[in-house]
Amino acid sequence: MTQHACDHDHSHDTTTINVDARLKAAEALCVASGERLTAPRLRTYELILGNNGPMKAYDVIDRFHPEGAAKPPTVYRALSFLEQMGLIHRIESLNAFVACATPANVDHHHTHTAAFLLCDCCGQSEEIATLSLADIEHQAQHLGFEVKHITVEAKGRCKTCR
Amino acid sequence: MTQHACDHDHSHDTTTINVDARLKAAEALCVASGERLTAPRLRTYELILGNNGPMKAYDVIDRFHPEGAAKPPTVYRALSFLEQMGLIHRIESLNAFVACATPANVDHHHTHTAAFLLCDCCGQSEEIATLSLADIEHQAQHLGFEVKHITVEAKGRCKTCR
DNA sequence: AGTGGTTATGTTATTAAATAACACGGACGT
DNA sequence: ACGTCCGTGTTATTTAATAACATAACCACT
Ligand SMILES: [Zn+2]
Ligand SMILES: [Zn+2]
Ligand SMILES: [Zn+2]
Ligand SMILES: [Zn+2]
Repeated sequence: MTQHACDHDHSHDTTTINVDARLKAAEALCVASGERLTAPRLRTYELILGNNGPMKAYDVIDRFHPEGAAKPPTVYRALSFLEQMGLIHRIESLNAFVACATPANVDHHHTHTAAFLLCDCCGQSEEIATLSLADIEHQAQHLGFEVKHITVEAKGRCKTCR
Repeated sequence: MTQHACDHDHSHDTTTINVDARLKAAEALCVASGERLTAPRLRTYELILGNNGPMKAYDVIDRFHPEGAAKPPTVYRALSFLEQMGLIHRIESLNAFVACATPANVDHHHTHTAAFLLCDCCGQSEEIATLSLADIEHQAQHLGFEVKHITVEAKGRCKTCR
């Protein structure tokens, strides 16, 4: 994130995620799924978890190494992997990625459809449950359309930015 | 569109829009709104209306002039305008644009939230009504989030591509 | 008609985002 | 050890979008 189309207080722009716990859980999930949480994948997830809000791929690229940047394919591959594992979500309308609020885990491997409230102003995102997408599914079924993935993104202003 | 990750029949990839009627209606809408449907805007809308499915900005750019390509800002500005007028929708997950199925008109100026069923295979899109977004609005309200725009995109396979 | 404000376009250049293609290397089962 | 699969490293290219600034058209008012 980091946009600030305003001058007001943004002290609410802080999320508290237990990064270490998330990384451990991710490791366990991968092992259980027969996948490998390799170094670039781990590093990418770590950066996204530590970032305050949705993170651009090129921000990951820039901060990948302490010294210099990573090569784009390294990061894009990791992002694809993490998304497929249900650990992060891609925000289509922002070209950005954010850690899932309720990530897949050992007991619960699934990649779920998420909805986001995305603040225009501070860039903060809130992941909410997607209700009634059954309606979309229903219409799709009527049309013979097989739904694989639904993107729901609500853009606007968050409480403190209004 | 035009992707064809398959070899089967795509004769369903044809839409029938009365382009002239749409252009006339758009002209009337703009007049009524105190806006101007200028040449680049008209041309851009015409191309999108004539295209079979969501169209990339750079495809508009390439086909803008009979001779050569247009300059990107020319087209991007027109696209923004058309979107704001409720004549086209941007498909975030495809970086593409499609004519609205039920565009704003003289009687009914609004830009509505749309949902799309996007076929992975043939690239065709179907615009459907978005039901129950009230749920999202409701959750947002609870969080004090002011929703300005909701993106809903369902990706998968259409009837004939399954 | 002239004038000034506003809106839209033309143009050049740059930035941002994502992928193609291919070589290399490590993990793993046999 | 061998071959296969999967993931990575690397180079280059493609695709998407915007910044910045100059010019021109439109409009309202004099
Ligand atoms: Zn999630
Ligand atoms: Zn905010
Ligand atoms: Zn529409
Ligand atoms: Zn199809």
